[in-house]
Amino acid sequence: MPTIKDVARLAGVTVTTVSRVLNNRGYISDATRQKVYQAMEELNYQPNEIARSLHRRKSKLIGLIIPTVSHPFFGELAGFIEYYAHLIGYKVLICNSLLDRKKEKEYIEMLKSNRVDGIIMGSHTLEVEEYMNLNYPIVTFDRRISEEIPYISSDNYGGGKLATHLLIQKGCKKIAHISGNLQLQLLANKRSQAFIELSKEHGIESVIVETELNVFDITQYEAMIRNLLEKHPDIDGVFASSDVMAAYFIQIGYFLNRRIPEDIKIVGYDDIKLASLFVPPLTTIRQPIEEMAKCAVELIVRQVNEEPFERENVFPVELIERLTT
Amino acid sequence: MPTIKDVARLAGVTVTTVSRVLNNRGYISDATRQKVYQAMEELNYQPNEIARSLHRRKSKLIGLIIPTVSHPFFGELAGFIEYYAHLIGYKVLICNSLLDRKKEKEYIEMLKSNRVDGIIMGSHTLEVEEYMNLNYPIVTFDRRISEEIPYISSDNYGGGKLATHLLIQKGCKKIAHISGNLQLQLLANKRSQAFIELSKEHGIESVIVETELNVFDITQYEAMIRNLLEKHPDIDGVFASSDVMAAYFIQIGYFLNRRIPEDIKIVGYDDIKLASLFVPPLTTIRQPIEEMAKCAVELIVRQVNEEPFERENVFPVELIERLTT
DNA sequence: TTCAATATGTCAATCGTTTGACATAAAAAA
DNA sequence: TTTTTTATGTCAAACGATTGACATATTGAA
Repeated sequence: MPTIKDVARLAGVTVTTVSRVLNNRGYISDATRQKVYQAMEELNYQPNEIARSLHRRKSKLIGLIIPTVSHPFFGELAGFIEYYAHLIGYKVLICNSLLDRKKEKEYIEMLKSNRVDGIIMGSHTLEVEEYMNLNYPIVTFDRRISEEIPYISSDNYGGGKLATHLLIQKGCKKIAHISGNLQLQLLANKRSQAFIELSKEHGIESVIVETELNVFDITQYEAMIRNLLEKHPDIDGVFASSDVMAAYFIQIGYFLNRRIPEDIKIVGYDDIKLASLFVPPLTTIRQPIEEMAKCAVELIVRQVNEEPFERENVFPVELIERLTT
Repeated sequence: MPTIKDVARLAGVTVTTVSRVLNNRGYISDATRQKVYQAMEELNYQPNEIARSLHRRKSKLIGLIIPTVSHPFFGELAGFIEYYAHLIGYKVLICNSLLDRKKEKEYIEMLKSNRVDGIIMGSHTLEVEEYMNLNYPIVTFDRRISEEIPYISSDNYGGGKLATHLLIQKGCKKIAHISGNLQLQLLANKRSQAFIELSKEHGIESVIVETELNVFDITQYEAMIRNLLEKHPDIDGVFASSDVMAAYFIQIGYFLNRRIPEDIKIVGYDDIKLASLFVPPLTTIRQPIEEMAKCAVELIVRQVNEEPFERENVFPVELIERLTT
């Protein structure tokens, strides 16, 4: 690979001059500028970003830790994050923690070693303190960690309310909520909270089941749901904490010959792209994934540039009513 | 951030010694090793991987260019690629080209500038020559570019045959195939080829529609499919070139009151995780995504290490018969 | 006692770029 | 003609590590 020296030699100038045209500083005549460009062209020269990073102590890299990019919600989130990062010259390193505490830690160390400019955390199993002394531009999804670290979330409570309210309003008599693991202390837990409060308030019978800790694997959903429907065959409304869970529910309902929405109504959460393609199309609570992704990138950049930023970034959700309710 | 010098100072040794314990070379007594470790601990020292990369001229970085990580197939692929890369100490930079020729090129330049050790290309719009003089460890998905560049694909022809054969065998009289854009010269085109050949061979009426060039956006699918069904209302079998397309078909069928599989049978391609959750669960051609991802990482590493590797890596597919046929 | 093995240090170059300080020369403006 | 401005060059340090060559000191074994 050619270096700046090769370019200088070929163009008949010094590396200082090449650097000057490369970085647009100082005086440069058009003639030499052209000579330099031509030499770069000829050699197919690409400035070594590693050397640059080393020197300027900025890598233009953002680390993204999520459970897994193969989950539709996180896939979409990652897609938008990369999109907005790329717009402003940042690259993104993906890390799939699989909600494994050890991997999460490993990834954080790795990202620090690689001197990423900031870390976007969409996966949370670690103790709060471990983040605290991270001393790094960070933004978290769905988790409040300390007074300083900014976080992004959807209006979980509002979403939970919208979903639960819809079920009640549609005449459900006994409703269930399937949530992620509640020990994880995520802000998503507020969805459950809203569910509980609202059903109590309306005197509606309700049950909650949650997924196991550390199990992101999707296979357990099925057993969980079948179990739920066996124990409570009279459930006629379900609020699932993600569209993927809702998909399981729809399917199991189909196999169990429960008509949707006639026998059981279902509301999901996220509004992943495929939600509208389910049969029947899924009623769900839409998180503004794109806006949240954009915000995450912005929060990192603001911290890098030492600009002021909001600590609380709660995005409004929207009820997307389709045909499962 | 502390440097190796700070560690040396605190441990009361020279940087050479610290480097020696860091890299396990030369003689080191247990005592000093401990002193050094302790100093690293105390300072919360993380060796600067950027400096290391610069020195060893290896970044331990793999670039991954795909249309978008938010597409389930590529999301799953990316997930596995990151998984296997991480196992052997590689990191992955994701690039979502959105099948945009300009972005694709930009990303390649960017990845080269960042001196990634290799590039995995799952997005192809560029001219072949542009890759040829890339002179870089590369592996492509679903495209044969030159004599030297290794590629990975599923047995597209076999898959197309399996799908088409199934439809015919199930008694379909007029079958359709929805494919990606055929101008892209992907090996995936062999699916269409198999479809055409087999339907001709069996004397079955058939139609093919393909998506537009450069449009990865999913929204066009719907119009396309509705259009197809309007023009050919007597279609009773469909082979979709991806599970996402199949999902559209299932849904539109649902809205048009065509029963699946009674009125129309559908076969997808990929076997994304959600395919089994469709209603009815989708019959599809399974690509061994995980194995393909693993293979991609391996091919990069082998090229980096100058070990021998296979140029052709065609993976067997499998018919997963569920309930849409 | 002597030699080899072990343990550490010193020094400096290298990876590829940026940048500041300074010098010099040509072109343009006064 | 003199002074500025513009254009380039020279030199060297810095970013944070690794590494080779060599020196020296302490052990332990023969």
